[in-house]
Amino acid sequence: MYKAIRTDGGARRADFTTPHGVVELPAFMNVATSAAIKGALDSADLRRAGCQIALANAYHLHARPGDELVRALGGLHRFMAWDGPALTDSGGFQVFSLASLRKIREEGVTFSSHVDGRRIFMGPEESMVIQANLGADIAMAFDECPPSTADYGYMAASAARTERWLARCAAKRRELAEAGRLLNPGQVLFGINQGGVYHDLRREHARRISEYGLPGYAIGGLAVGESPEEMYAAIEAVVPELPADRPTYLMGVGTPENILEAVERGVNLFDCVLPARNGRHGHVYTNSGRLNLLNKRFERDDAPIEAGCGCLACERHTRAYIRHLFKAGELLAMRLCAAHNLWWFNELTREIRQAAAEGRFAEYKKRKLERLVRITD
RNA sequence: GGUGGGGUUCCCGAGCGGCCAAAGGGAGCAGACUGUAAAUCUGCCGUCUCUGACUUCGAAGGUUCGAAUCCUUCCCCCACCA
Repeated sequence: MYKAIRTDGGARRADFTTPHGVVELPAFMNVATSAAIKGALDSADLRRAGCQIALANAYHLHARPGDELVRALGGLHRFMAWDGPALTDSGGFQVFSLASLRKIREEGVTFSSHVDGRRIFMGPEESMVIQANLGADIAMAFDECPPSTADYGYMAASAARTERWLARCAAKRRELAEAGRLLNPGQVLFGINQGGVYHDLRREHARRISEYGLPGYAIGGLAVGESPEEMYAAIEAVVPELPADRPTYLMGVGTPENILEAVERGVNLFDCVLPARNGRHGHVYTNSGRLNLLNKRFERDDAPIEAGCGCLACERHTRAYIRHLFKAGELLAMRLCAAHNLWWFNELTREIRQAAAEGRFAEYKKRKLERLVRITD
């Protein structure tokens, strides 16, 4: 499944094979939480944006329209008409993002649905059943993503519980597989490391979950309020404790700078809402920095977002036109910018792969970061 | 021609003697956003030598310690009547 191509410094170029195709690592997953990229993009747009692998969410699809419904309609792939690799997140992040709507116990988490307020109980077993029904190629373990402000004692207890939950996830998956209840029989489970910014917790937790021999591991609970330096230090501490011959996935990260720094430290799988969300809000990425197309200075800017870009927006539209669309409240503005940003992030990881394969990642990273200074003119 | 209702800061619109540089909304200008409760949220939005001063509520006069608010005249709008 995992085939290492080349390790260049810390950068790990590899191929990860799934039932729906090969994911070339390092890769950026495009976040389609509710089986759609917010900003009015569908699977054809994903393809066009150079997306290798899509990510959807177990909690959200369970809350609406229901994982059993998705399964009845052929599973996530068929439902959203995406035939490439896909991953589902477990709902662990919602323990963080919906903190005001849930209660955590040893058995699992009780949410008050953000859709209609009804009680939704999700523990490791429930998450595994939901993800089995969705049928993505990769299912994530059900974890708790604690806030960066959690103290050592809480973090230690939480990480220990997340590990117990991993044991239950693994057991439930065996049971589901043996009963033939996986919609996608080739679906695999990834474990998630926790421990906040406490390196000893991170390392110990990583060592323990590595014993499960899973085909991939994620680093969770980062980019939740700590500084970038703390995040990089945590990654540096934990990566050596995770198997080097499996995908190493940094969940929810991040900015282009974050990605480059994390790749250097051995991470080779990412996902982040930033390109889609920032696109919807008028911020677009270019090779010389981030632009806010809502700014007055683009009122008469007749250039594409980025010359030479192959995305939906840059193919024929100007900054001035897109700014106008935003001002006019046209949905097309968001669609074009989300498409552009997705393209840009996918292109970023494509460049990273190429650089790593050619043994020049360090130089590539240095030059890329130099150019990513914010445009001020 | 008559009667009634109005003219408020870029726009709409509240205010109807002091707590008013004047609610609220829109527009405008910026900022934030990291496993998506986000087409969201936040800030600014008369001028300046900015913990204070100055100019502003159709115009001009007046009353008052004090007026966007009260009085007089004028200029415009709108409705109905002729």
